[in-house]
Amino acid sequence: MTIDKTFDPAAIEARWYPHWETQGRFRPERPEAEPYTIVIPPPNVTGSLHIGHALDNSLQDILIRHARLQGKDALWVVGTDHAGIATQMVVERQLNAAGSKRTDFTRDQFVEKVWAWKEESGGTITRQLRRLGASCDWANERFTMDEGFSRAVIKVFVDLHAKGLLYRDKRLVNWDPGLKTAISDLEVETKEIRGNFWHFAYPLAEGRGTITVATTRPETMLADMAVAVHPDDERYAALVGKHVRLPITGRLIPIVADDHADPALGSGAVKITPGHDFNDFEVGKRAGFKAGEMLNMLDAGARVVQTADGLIPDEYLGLTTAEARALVVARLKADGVLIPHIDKDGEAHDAEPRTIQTPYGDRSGVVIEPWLTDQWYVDAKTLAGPAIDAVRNGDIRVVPETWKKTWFQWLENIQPWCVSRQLWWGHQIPAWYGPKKAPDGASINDIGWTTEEHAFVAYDEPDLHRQLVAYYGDEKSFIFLDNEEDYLERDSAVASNQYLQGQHENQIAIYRESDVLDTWFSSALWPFATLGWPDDPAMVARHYPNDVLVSGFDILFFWDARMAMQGLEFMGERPWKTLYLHGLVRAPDGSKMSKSKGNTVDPLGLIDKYGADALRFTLAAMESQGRDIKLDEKRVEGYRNFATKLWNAARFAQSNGIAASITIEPPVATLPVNRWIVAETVRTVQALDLALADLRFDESANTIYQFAWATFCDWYLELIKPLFAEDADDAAAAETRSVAGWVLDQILVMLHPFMPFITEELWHALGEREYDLIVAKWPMADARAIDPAAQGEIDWLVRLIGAVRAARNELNVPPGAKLPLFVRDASAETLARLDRQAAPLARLARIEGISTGPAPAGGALQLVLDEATYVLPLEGVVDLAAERSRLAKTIAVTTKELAATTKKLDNPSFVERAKPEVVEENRERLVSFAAEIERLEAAPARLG
RNA sequence: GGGCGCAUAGCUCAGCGGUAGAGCACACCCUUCACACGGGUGGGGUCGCAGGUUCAAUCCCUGCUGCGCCCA
Repeated sequence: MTIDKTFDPAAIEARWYPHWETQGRFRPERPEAEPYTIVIPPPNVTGSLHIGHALDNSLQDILIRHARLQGKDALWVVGTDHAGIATQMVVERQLNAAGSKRTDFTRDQFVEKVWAWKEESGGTITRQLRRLGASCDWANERFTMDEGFSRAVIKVFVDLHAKGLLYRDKRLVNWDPGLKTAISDLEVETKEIRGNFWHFAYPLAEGRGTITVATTRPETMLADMAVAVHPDDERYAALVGKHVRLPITGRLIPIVADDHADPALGSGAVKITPGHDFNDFEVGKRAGFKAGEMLNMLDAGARVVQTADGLIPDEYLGLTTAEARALVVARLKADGVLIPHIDKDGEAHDAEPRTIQTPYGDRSGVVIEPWLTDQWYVDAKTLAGPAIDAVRNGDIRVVPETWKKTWFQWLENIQPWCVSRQLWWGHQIPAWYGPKKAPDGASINDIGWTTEEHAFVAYDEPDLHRQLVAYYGDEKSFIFLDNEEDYLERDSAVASNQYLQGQHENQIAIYRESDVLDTWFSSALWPFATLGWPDDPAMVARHYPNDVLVSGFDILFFWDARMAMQGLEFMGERPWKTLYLHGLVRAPDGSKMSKSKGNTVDPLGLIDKYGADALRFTLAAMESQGRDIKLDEKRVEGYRNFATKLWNAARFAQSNGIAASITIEPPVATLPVNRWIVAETVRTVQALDLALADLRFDESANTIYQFAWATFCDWYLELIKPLFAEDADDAAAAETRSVAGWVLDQILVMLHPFMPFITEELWHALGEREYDLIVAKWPMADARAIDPAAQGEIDWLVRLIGAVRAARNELNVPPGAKLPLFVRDASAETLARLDRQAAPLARLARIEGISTGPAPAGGALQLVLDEATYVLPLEGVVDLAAERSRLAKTIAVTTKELAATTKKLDNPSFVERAKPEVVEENRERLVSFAAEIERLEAAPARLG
């Protein structure tokens, strides 16, 4: 197949990806081989590929293709995440646009709509991953809401509950009033905003005095339950145990002593609202309030509702927090309770301006309210222990290491993880509630004695039924209601109707928890649940632990740490041997890419413009450990040029009879240039192997780039061109063709993980192949190929050509002019080299005729290289003054080097204390500098 | 407030105890039979500042300055 003159990435990409996929090349089908496993960080099912995905997945594909080429049984598990909140929000927005809303539908109907949306848009990102060239095992694609995966989620929930590591608790939670769900600590973003600090003088109930408290959230005073002072604060010692009569509500609240009150801050007394502040919640508990007794003044949408004691005046009910704040401040001001703030100019204001830390929901963007609810919590602290140990003792290798500290710091201070979400899209929590059993003798349907419920956490219906029978007794029958509302309704109906009571005496009403689990709860199981756990132990045993996880550091806590916790708990082993964390892709100016700023880069656009290979290579080349990537399109263009260069090199090869190699081993070579390039290839393999083992993507990319372009194209191909001349030696040409073909093949193999498409295309274009490149053999770095003699000869040739070119350039010798070359003082070895390398030297340095005889007198260009001096007569062309000054400059540079080296060696401490090899190296440099200067100094005299 | 990181050529970044590198950009030359998305040559850096350790510091240590990020 003749290689086209132009390189068209799009056509190649469109051809090879479907070929690989339909031929099953991405499948792990080497049962005898060592497994190598990566699981993809699952993108949101309805998402689309952004540049961060492109980076993350390019790196993974490089690793997985490399492993596959090394003969391993490579498995890249792929799939998507149901992304509870994000996906539900998308579908809700669609409904809103169509004039309806989620609650117009039943839960089942709504969930059905989400599934429909998933079917419609769920393929986008997976199609885009294919454009990138990602060699994922699509045949085993997973989704966190799939039946099998869901079974794993339920099992983990139930098992954690059975172990006491997961429980239901009433405590303050981060409540998102916009989405009307609880969220975890990690989903809260604290921002600094300009706010105010108000001071109130609360009247004491006993006597006539007041106690001053300060707050940034005045409206919460409607649910104040105490005033706290520091136990050591003398000023208030007498007041502890006394009471305050709250303005507005008239509530009588105690003054308590608590360390939380900072005597140095404001007045030293703080108002305590246990139902609406995390610190106050703890103070309230210490003051003896049970969670159930704490006053709540907000509904799910953060509007004011009546507290349990009924003391909030009607005018506040239904207000937003901002409205309530304004009204509270106005009333307190009118009542003389507000203490004005006097600024530095002596002016009075209602409040002191202040920067306050305000929590926002990362999805909704609304202010988060601490809210008292029943939620399910995972005992993260217990699970964190093994995850800390695994990193500390090296079971999990973290790359770059600097993230270990962050890992420890977060896990060591971890809080209980709230995993329940008040959403409809997600894994519904496998808990059912029924009435708490009455003491012996009481009717269990009689809610008069208690309104509490008992929770049953069960794998499935039979399990639930067993638990129900065990708890309530086997004479009972059970009726399953849709939700808590139905349950309560039935309960009150039965309680108030004696007939119904009789009717339902042995019937127990049960309803299922309506909440779903945090999406990260399920994605934490990704490294093993995607492998079929708990149903497919063989698959799990083969691919768990995974070899490496490649993830952005932005999800270190959200996902990576939680995978480690769950993996260690349920598998008893680390989820991956290595955790590789990369940075963010930023705009060229270093700013964060965001849709709102409009500075995002679309990876698909870059692929269209420059090809997937170029984009992948760019991301790899720029991925240095521990730094964000500032992506400049010029780099992508540059690597597209590299692909074109390779393409043209292959075209050159083809037109010169260089074709696919027939051996894995390097062909036998006799010519120095061939022995040299084989050795260079081996050195490149070595360097590449090392860089990849260290996960140094930038170094890997640069290594293969330099070798392919600078070493192979710029030097080797140029040096061998004379060997294909019509009058050239047939045996030498044949040897060169086979070596060149072999080297080009090695380049294709080594480059394939980075640039899969063009390499596969050229692999087949260069000849008939027994197998596709994607499953070819990674080159062996055989040190025996390294030949110092050949290395020395080509190195000399390259230096000589370089020196001639530089001098010609500097003296403005016309590029087309061919100069004779006279050699002085050359050693026998140099003469032999000149003889062997005459043709490439002539071609690349534009030399015509090499002579060992004396150079004619007159103007000439003179070069000193090692022991020899090279004279290129220029008969009047050369400007003698220019050549003199050029020589003088060279002498000056070398003299400076000589001086520096001499100074070093004259220092006795250096000779005495420096490493012997360093001293020796400097001695050698000294000798060679001196000799070079001597020869250079002889040159001007010969100019006449 | 606590923690982490970064400051090296005009730009983006490697390097890391002993001769400062790459890509891009720039300058000059070249339509040489693979490639102008190319070839050749070159200019450009007191390696943020101040101390210290060392025979030797861009590299190690301390402090400072500036810039990011995370947690509270």
